[in-house]
Amino acid sequence: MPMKKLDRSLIRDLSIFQSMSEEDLDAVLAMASIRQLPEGKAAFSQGEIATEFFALLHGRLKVVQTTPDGQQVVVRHVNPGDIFGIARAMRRPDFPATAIAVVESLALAWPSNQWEAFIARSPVLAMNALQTVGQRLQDAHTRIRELSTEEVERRVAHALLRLVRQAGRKTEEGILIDFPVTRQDLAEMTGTTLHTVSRVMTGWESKGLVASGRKKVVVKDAHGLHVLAEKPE
Amino acid sequence: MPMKKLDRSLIRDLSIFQSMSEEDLDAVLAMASIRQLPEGKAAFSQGEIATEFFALLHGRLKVVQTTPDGQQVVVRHVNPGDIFGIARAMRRPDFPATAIAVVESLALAWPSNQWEAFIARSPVLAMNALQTVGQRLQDAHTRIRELSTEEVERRVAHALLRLVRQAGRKTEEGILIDFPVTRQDLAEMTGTTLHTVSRVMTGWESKGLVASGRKKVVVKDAHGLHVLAEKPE
DNA sequence: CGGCCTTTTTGCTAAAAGGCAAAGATGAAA
DNA sequence: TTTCATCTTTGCCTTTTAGCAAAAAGGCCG
Repeated sequence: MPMKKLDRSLIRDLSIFQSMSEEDLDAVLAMASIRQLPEGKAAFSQGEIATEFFALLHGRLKVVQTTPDGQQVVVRHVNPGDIFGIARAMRRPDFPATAIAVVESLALAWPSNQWEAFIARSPVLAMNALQTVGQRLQDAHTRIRELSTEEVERRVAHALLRLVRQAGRKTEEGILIDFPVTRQDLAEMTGTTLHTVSRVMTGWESKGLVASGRKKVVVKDAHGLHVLAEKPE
Repeated sequence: MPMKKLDRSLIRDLSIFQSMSEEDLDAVLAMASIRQLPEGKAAFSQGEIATEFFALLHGRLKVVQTTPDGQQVVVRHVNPGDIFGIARAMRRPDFPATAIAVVESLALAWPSNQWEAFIARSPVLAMNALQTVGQRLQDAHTRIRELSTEEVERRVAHALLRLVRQAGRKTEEGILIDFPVTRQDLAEMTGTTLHTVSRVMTGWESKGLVASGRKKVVVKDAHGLHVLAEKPE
């Protein structure tokens, strides 16, 4: 079973499963099912009862909150190796957001009610989860600080640099964001409009900082972008 | 020792210590020291090594991030019964923010390196902490959504309603926020300026929604404020 | 290759909010 | 009571960003 083998090594690397014994990991794996997510497909949706939690093996998801009047906000991205949808572990009955595949993705899914059993079997899991959620909290606070104090151009620069870190792939042109990103997406990540993002990107393009096309962004001068992102003025 | 007695009942109520056995709680308490914080005093500061973590018994703190150029952002408030400063539990060496008493406060402090021992003794503690941090993450995402999609007036309304929930005290005039709140504070909670907050509040005052004075806010019509906060237009 | 849907760009205008400066309040301390 | 530091309000002007509308560009499918 080559598939099984692949999964195993990927799972071994999941931060949440670090320092777990092989037997415990086996027990955990025995409960998992595999979920294939074509691009655009939601792993779960905002408001849904959280009957499962997940770990991403391949691909990439965006986690989106929708406001009552339909505006969307990208809260974070899920990268390979991340666990996600752990609402129940935080004793929340429903999912507070929607997770949508931005490229074809592959995830493991476990029944939510297994969480307690897993923790009981391997308490280190709870500590790992705490670290993971703690990191997300830091990231969220960083976003809050940026949204509160920075103007649009710097926010977009920060968002783009984050994408570089999470999904950057070196090419001859520069660092390509390894999944489709529209102006609208960037707007939803930075609390602005696609029009404004477009204007900002056009400016950067002419300065040689980035090269972009339809659903595509290449960062040509990460350092220059970084300077721009940090410069207070 | 009446002080001891008081602490004990307060500690019993800390969400993080729910479902712990009496003996485990005793062991935890034995390691704690008491910390008195006069108004304006920081329990810890951004960047400091996290040698301790805390639980608030009385009073109120604000958790503030300072930007490189000195702007401040209030990330959240710490209310009685909350644990705070648990950076090390999230495997972060330093504190990512500063916690300042906004009224005279009383906290318990434990050495950071006790965390692991506590968890080992009582794994339910890790799960409680996970829930606590999970709740904070939800709150942070809510703030991100607000900052991304709402204009200033609605953001301030939401912030004020949050304060009502966390620290509202009924009086004849209306619901008083039970600690000193300046326009600057509200600005730092909502990503705007004290000038704009002042203008917004003046408008509300004339509509009879709030009554406010120096470092003081009374919500006279919480429902009206709520309508305003939710109305998309 | 051509049509068509989606995404992106851009010009113009309007609204929202910030910055500056100065004048009023308020309360605490002397 | 007077003084003084701190908060708050307000008028005016500027900047930033959103909104609207329309054109341009890309890429996919038949």
